[in-house]
Amino acid sequence: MAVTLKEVAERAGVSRSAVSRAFTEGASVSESTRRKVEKAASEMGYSPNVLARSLTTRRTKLVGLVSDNFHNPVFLQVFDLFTRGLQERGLRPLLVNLSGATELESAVRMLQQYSVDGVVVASSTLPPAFAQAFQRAGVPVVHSFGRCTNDPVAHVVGIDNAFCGRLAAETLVDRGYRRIGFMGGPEAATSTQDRIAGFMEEIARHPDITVTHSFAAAYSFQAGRQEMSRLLEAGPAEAYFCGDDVLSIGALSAIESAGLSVPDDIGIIGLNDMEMAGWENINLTTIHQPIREIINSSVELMVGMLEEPERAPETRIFRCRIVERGTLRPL
Amino acid sequence: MAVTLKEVAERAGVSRSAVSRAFTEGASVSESTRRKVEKAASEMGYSPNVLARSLTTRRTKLVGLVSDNFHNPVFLQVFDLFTRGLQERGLRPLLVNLSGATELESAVRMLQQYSVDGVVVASSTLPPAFAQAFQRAGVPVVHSFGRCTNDPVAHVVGIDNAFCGRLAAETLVDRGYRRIGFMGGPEAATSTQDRIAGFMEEIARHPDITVTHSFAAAYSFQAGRQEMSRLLEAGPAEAYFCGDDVLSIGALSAIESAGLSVPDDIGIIGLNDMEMAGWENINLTTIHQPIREIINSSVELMVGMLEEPERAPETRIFRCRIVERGTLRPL
DNA sequence: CCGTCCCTTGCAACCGGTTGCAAAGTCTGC
DNA sequence: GCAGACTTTGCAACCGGTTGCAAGGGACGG
Repeated sequence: MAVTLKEVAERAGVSRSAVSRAFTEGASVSESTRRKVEKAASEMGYSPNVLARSLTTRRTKLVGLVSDNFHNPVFLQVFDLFTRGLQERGLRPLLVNLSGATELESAVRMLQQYSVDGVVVASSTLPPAFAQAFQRAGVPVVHSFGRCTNDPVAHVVGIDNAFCGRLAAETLVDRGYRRIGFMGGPEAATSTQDRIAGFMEEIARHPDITVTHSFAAAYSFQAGRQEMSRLLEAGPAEAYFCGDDVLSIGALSAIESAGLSVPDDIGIIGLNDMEMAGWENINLTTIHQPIREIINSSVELMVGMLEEPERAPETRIFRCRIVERGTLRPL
Repeated sequence: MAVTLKEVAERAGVSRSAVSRAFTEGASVSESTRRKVEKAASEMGYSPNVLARSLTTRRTKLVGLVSDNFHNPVFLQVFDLFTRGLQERGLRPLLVNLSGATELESAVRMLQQYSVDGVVVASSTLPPAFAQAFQRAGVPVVHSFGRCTNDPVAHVVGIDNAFCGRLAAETLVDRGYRRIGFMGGPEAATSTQDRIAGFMEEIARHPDITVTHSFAAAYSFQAGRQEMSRLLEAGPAEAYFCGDDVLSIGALSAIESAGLSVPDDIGIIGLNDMEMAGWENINLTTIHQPIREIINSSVELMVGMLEEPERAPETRIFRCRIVERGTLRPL
């Protein structure tokens, strides 16, 4: 079994406290004791049990990383950046997959049982209630990719989805498209709602434009392909704003299969600028969501809350921009 | 702060042990005490602290999930399946990202400090030494997608990479390709080494076939694209076995950009059968790696080791098969 | 009515650490 | 050589649980 403090203490010929202090930054230990302890510890291969320590320090350095999106490739990047960001600051991500039937209550309870120091909710589809449940439970929480409001209840880091909707609409109008469609992600997602709201608001300023909308069942390739196939049969618009890149790629696939071409027959603009959007055989025009910045900022906010738990909830919104590639006709 | 056992005990008017027993499966408690405790607990919103409990039970239900591949989209599926599989069995994945500079020693130490019950190494590029280090530290370990040997030191679940190499070679030869290439992933990866070994072994049985080989820098789209671009300039073979689907897709992109067509000018066969390979605009002929089975089996093996730690190391190999799509010419 | 047996309960020690406090030790300056 | 100040050290209690053990209590048979 693992070596314990007590054994090291015996070997070094000092008290247990002395060993504990030798491993605590800034504790009062003489140089000679520290050396004795370090020698014994390294000979025995000792390293302190973080969990036992957490009992008194009330710090586990565990951070819940909860998400419900394990099908959209952007989230691999999201996990990569989060795990690295947290690791670099000595925090450990406890991954929680909410894709299944797991409900809010039990997830909150489980993370409490593990005394996580904080929780990052990484999802654009989970409702704000989710983050708030952690908040109520007294756990510091940051909702990344969540709905941004002017009066935040919990910390939120993300983008202005309504702005993105307007930006997409404006872009399509400027390119001279007159019959325009919005093809969203899951209808219940706040991101979808905000995007369509912004989109429609901007379109409304152009009375000559006709607009239709519909929703894909999930943020996934197949959902996008299926929805676009349906639209093609029903008679498509000239261009679509798709709620997400992976949906867009599904849509592109459907269009291609139908023997139509992009952007000549139909224009597509996505959202996210995932790595794949830049692949030369996809080459998707899209709205760039600054994922790296959102995540770094989320991690920073989390660290901040651990230091200062009573910090007032904050909304951090990052700017999005169009990335011009090959799926919309030029200006 | 969180409610503790002691507080519940006071409220219920029983001893701390009684409360503890009420929350322990199969402990000796009368029905009436149990009810009193449950009432008090639910009124106070109590749930036991898993970490404190683990101190005496020596079970944290924490499982380290370590990987170094956060760029290959298959791994999103891998994480999805692992997290769900572990969650369903009451285990919690502690995610460790080894992509950065983190080295073996510190990863092992860190997971020991958190007293994880076991470790899953999910990687086809990490060397066997990695899993062995955990083993030596007395932590149950399963290496998923690892190198399969007949004399396993630690549990390994995966595929027979040499067989896949032979299968790919045989397939290419059968289709009548005569100048054949192997384009592997990172040269140091055991999966690459085994695949090329099998591939060359099979080719050697056909003296009329000429073969070349090279390696991409990583299992990524850009690495595949770049390597294929280089090959195209140098004068390509008639068909390539690419070490992985995402590499294949990169290669396809390079071929397309060069104005060549697949499978007419160049044939490509990949490995993995990731979701994307089936997307209609990619339509990659590939070797199917049964990811779901590998992961379920890994989880099952992990659970088995937790119940019976001294279990002898086992190798579990799953069969791969060709998935015929559109990037090789027909038989 | 008493002795047995079995179920239930609380006490107290323990898991592997941390930390307040007071005693012991070291170093000054005079 | 000694008072005083500061540093180092060990004791013991605590963090939030679990568990072996012995004592208490009820049911049952004789």
